[in-house]
Amino acid sequence: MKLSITEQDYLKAIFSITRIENSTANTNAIAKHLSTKASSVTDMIKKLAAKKLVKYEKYKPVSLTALGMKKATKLIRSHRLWETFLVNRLNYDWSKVHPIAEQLEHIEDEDLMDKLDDYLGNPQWDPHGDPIPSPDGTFPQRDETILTNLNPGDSGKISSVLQDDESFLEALNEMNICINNTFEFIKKINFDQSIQIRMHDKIIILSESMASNIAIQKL
Amino acid sequence: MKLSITEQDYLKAIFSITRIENSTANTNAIAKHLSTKASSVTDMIKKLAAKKLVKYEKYKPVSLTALGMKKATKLIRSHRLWETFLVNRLNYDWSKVHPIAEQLEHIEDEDLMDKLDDYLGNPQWDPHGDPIPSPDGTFPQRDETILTNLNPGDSGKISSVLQDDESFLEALNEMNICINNTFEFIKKINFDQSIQIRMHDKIIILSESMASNIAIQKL
DNA sequence: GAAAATTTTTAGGCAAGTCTAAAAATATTT
DNA sequence: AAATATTTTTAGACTTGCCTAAAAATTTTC
Repeated sequence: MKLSITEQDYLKAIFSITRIENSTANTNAIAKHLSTKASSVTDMIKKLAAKKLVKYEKYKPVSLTALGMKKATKLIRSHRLWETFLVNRLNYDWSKVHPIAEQLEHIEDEDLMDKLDDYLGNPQWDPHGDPIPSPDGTFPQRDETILTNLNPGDSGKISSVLQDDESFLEALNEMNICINNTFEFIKKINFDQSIQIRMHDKIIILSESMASNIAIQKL
Repeated sequence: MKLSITEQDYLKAIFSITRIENSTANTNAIAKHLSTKASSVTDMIKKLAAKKLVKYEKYKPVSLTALGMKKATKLIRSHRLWETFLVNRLNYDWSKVHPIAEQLEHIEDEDLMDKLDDYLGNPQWDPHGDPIPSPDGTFPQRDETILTNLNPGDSGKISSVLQDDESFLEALNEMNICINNTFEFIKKINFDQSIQIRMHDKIIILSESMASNIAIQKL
């Protein structure tokens, strides 16, 4: 079954809201996610339900069916493989690739994605540290926590970022904060909850809002 | 100005009909090229004319404006660079890449195309031997003629194919006919105009309809 | 140069996806 | 538990791109 770009965007939004943001995919949340109106969401949800891609009851939040989940996972896989291609092969900065991958991801061709996957060396994580599902839809797993959850003296490794926003990633660039960098957690400043870490023997201060969008692995 | 995929397809069709097929882009020709109806073409032509992409007078064939030509050239460039990527990097067979490149070409991002161009080593010709326009829109030139125009004793080099049809290209694969292969023209068979050539010390017979879709350079 | 054939355009309508405004249902407050 | 606020849905309309059928213009034929 071929899906329109809009249908694909809705599936991705529902996937993202339920799985990643860990909240229920109600009409308003989807509308906000896609910068559209609640009434448009209701219309589209009905169409997706007719195609057995989502489970829908009036006035209740929607969820993906197994089929919808499969389609959404393919989109995530495609998006993340393209991001990896753009950064690892075309030397794009990680802060710039998201909008381009948003376009590339809509090319539905499994053979293409498998060939690209092989060409990139079957990466498990994309440039933002997000897991790349395998062809069968399995996501690689690892233990992560949010940077703000650490305590003084803890050591960690930057594993992923929770935002693709260009200015956020550029700010990390300016501080030399990259995926896989190791650091030591120094302290949380009471005044505004900002965070001090030591990385490459330098002290870096991160605002609470930036630190809460950085995931790490404890060492 | 952002164009819809449909608008882009129309520009490409007009470009292709006028420049490549060397005929006038009248309503029926465009309709045939895009597998649509003449009335739909009229509708779209009016929209493209309103956007200054084509020159249009009622009941006359359309032509691209300088702006329309620029847009069409970018699409050609994108299509051919993606085909080169698919064949040279992802190891696709040249017979399979056209429909995928048709999708990839619609991503309008000059920076992306320039980066891809550099990554591929700034190729001048795509896997089908078609010229890849430079960022400023210039097409590389060379002397080509159609295989059927040769005379007994002439030598040549396969330079491009005039069709992207999968079964045509697969047939060439089976005969080991590839871009840049050299050969000697033996004769034209009067009965059905088919062509005999010698390539790698083997005699190959090509039907008139296949031979007329192969462009060569005289040696 | 008139009749016939072809091409192109117009007119009206359909489907997808969006919107605003209003109605209906649900959730929250007091 | 009634009143208020919020969320969701419905209704009707708009745009894009497409279609069919018919009218108008152009080209070809005799």
